[in-house]
Amino acid sequence: MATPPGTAPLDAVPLAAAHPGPTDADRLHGEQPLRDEDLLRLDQQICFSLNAASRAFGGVYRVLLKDLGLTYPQYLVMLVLWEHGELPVKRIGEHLRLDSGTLSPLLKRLEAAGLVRRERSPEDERSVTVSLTDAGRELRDRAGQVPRTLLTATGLPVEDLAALRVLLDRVTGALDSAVLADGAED
Amino acid sequence: MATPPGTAPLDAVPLAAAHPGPTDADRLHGEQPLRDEDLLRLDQQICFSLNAASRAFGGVYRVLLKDLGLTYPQYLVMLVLWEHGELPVKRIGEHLRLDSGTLSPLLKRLEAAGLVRRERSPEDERSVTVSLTDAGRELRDRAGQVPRTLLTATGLPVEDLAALRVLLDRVTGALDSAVLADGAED
DNA sequence: CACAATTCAATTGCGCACAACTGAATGGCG
DNA sequence: CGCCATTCAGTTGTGCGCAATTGAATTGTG
Repeated sequence: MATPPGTAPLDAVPLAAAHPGPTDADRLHGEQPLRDEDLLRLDQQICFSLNAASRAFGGVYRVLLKDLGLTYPQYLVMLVLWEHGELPVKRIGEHLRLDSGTLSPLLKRLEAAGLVRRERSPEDERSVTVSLTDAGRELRDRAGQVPRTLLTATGLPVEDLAALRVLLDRVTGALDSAVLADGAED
Repeated sequence: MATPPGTAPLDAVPLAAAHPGPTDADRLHGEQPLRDEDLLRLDQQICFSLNAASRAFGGVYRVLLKDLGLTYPQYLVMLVLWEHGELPVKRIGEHLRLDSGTLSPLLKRLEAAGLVRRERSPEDERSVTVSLTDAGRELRDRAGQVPRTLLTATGLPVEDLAALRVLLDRVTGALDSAVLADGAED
């Protein structure tokens, strides 16, 4: 399916993310107030692009993780566990921005695959502690080449990826507080 | 700033996306080859951030679109139709990077909501043409403030959003060709 | 201590994403 | 013309993402 990023009118952009240049933004950023129509167009661009990028990542990970028997979200959970060793479901959810509705079945599948253990915390019987099995720890070595392969596949130099991450995190923070502010007014 | 080397999390980044400066990337981009451990960390950062951003967008859109009775993917389809008026399923999929497995049930729901019509093309009976109903066209006016609200909620100036889009599109293009190249070798 | 509010994981229900497959329509080629 | 590969939409099955709810454990308050 592979839609080349060249179907919409506003596409002939000089690939210059690290220094200014004549881009779509300039046309949209003149002195006059931004017209709704321009905003609609930029909105389209952003949400299309973000969606497509997110799923493109998922596609590459899916290929890379197939050998490991992991899905992309399962891999994210394993990354968190590899880093922290053992965490309650709640903490995993905070790291990944996921709730128990998503994590409970996912963790059950990881447990069925023999990669993690789930047990009620003795101190707090409400909480479930997720820990790695030996197989789960060993999987980390087999996953060793995944990050390098993926970062290479992005085609971007490391500094651009870092810049991308900064932009994404800022947007996420702003959107989260916006939605909280909206939800809080009653 | 001078992030001391070692295991410190790559978090305290000067928010400088539009011009170069000393960032995490520099530490990762020195003369020595990048260590697998650094790559693992950056890989985590990127995929966490992209995932979180994608879902944060979805969350805000969900709130904004609730009144219109649309989900976020349905809104994307409507955006395409508002722009092009009438398209076969295949073309919609190319615009949005989606296949019939996703679009068929989604379009069926839009049809049930009275927003679109689906009819077999007379020239090619395999193809299904999707067109807007009057209600579908009228919805565009009610959606008028969505883009402005959303772009404001991102907290980023328009030129940063445009830069973000460029980075995302480059990544998507590279990832797609990487996955195609990988899938083609056999 | 009793009792209400809160916290946590799990479940249910709906919609999307994607692989794999089905089946009909089309186009190419001998 | 007959046959086969291709193209298209749709279906099925699995897994995520999230809202809403449930039920048990814990905490706070009188």
